[in-house]
Amino acid sequence: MPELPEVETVMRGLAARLQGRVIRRAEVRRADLRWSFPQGLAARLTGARVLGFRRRAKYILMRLDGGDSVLLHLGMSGRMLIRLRGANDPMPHEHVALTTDDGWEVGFVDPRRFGSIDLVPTADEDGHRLLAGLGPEPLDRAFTAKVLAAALAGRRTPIKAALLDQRIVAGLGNIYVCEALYRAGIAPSRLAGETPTRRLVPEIKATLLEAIEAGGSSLRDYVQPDGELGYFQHAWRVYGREGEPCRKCPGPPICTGVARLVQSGRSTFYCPRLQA
DNA sequence: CAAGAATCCTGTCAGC
DNA sequence: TGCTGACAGGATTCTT
Repeated sequence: MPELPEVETVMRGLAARLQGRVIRRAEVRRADLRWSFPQGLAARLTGARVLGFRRRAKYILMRLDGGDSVLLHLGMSGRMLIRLRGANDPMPHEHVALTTDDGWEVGFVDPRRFGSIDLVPTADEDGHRLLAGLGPEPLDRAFTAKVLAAALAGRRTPIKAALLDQRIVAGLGNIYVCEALYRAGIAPSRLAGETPTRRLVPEIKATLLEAIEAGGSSLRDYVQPDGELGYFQHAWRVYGREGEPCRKCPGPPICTGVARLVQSGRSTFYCPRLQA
């Protein structure tokens, strides 16, 4: 479930294990994911020192010595695994595996193959075609109610769909959009241009921050015992809870509980009583 | 231009 | 148990 908080937590886990290390071996078993990996990826990784990490939207950037960075997206089903060298056989759908100079292996598993990997010059990371059009980071100070209102002005699409548009704000996905709208008490079908952003923006930030905190506090060094990086248990307030009671409302007949509707092909969960 | 649908791929789960 | 269909956290590309 990689949305911004999960990607952030995966990135921190990768940084804890890889930063400063030299990649001794890079194995690419399958290169045709969302797009084909760049030619020479394995060769470029082999022998490289990992200088640092950053996240942009749902992308992870891993800076290498020698002037370029690895751009990684987990897609829908991408996961990163960490294990001691030789501790296990490769998992099914483990398309890439790196071995470090201190004896660890990092695997990239992605059954649905919607993920992607590319190389980009470090000096121009944000110029990459996948990053160039992205909207603001929701946790930046610069992302304010005013900024969001300007981006939504005149738009007649539902606010739910607008918040999933990475050009408007970058990093939200289906879960956190549902959660933020619920917390802000805004109907997902409300026209984007008529959204009370002063109520919404603080809830977007709080929702994301709480999830990142949950990821950090529930994992030792961001790694679960099975070696999986960055995925954590989280109690959603509405997401996936169709038919269950709304946690803020009295029960029936006053509130019938969490409802689900489909907007542009994706499930939206919300409380019909609180989200007007 | 904007909005919605179709699309890529595989795994899982509910229902019969 | 086995089959079928619906659905899944993303984001691009194609239609309308």
